[in-house]
Amino acid sequence: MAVSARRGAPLTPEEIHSTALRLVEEGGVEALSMRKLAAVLDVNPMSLYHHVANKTALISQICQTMAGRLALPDNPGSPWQERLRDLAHAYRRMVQRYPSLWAYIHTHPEAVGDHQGGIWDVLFPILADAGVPEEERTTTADVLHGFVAGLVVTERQGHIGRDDPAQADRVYETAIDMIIRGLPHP
Amino acid sequence: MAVSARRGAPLTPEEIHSTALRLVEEGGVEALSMRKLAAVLDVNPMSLYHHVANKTALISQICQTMAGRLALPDNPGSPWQERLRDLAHAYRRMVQRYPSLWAYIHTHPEAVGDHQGGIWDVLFPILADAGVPEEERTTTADVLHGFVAGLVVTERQGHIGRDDPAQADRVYETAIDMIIRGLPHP
DNA sequence: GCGATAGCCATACGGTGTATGGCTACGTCC
DNA sequence: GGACGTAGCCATACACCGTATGGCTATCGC
Repeated sequence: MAVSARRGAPLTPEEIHSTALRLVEEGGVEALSMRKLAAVLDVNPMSLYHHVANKTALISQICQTMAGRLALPDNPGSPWQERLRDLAHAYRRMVQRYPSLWAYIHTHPEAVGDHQGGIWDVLFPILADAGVPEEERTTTADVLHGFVAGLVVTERQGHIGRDDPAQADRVYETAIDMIIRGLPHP
Repeated sequence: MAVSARRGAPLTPEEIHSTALRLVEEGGVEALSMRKLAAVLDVNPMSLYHHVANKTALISQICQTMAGRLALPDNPGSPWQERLRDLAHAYRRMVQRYPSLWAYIHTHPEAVGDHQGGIWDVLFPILADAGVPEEERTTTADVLHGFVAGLVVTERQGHIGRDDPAQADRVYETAIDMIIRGLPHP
């Protein structure tokens, strides 16, 4: 009802989210403004507020849109070391695709919520197979996540392997080795 | 010359930096605005621009002010494991004191510059004593820094040990153990 | 037909960083 | 002592931001 005069079809949350995500991909989180987003969507800025509560809710939603695009490896049967490595690689690919947004998540963990979503569902069984006692798995997962997220954000925004991507790959591999070696397993 | 009508003395960079740092301590980086800072200093906003180039330069400077306050442990003679642990603790204390600013540095590494400053001067000899070959020390240091920074930022802004600080301490200790165990040393 | 309502939009408010240019008081030189 | 440069400060203005408020219109169920 009452479709925009300039557009043919009404706005949809999906359209808003994917367009916002595109803006963030192109210019970082700080390049996302409600006004710019509205301009791209050819709509009045205030129209957006009929579909999203406010800007932080929008960012939260596109974070989850992004997390939903995470292609999680699923190779039960492989040894846990290999599955952990695959998961770490998937995580890194995701960060490399949306570096700015991932840095945002890293410093605004409330944007994605607590331990729900794909990563944790994959990580916990891996830790179980690695012999981490159940009562330690949550904190172990937090430590690993902190390690990996910190490393990848540093790599992406910092200077690790700035001029030699292969070097960055090697560093990342070494880091995963460190983690596997350091995990408390029998 | 031409001192402010409202204030007795002219502005100094030190005054600006420490006041800005105080604002950041109290309300996070996003609570720092040139106008608020000017109001606290009882000065016109534009007067600040005679002492700092712009806001990002100001943040950069207060990052270095903060880094200068890092009390670095200096205990040569101790085994490298202990010195690494002490350094990690010093780092964590610093993050806990300025969590918001440190999160900013973590995602804006250009604010502090490349590998200069106290931490690296302490870390490199430790890695040397740990047997890390010279050509690997820079990247190893980057990995360790990424690990620790990520973990501490996660801990501080996330939920590790939210209701039990002692638990957070234990997690951190375990994480350091993991790092020490994982370091390539003979 | 009619009221409810979903969707959209115009306007406005208070906030931001900072470009521009003008004022004043001091230091330095003739 | 007078002229001048300039350091420090400030008023104004611009373009942007997020969003509260309230009104318009087209569609739906009745």
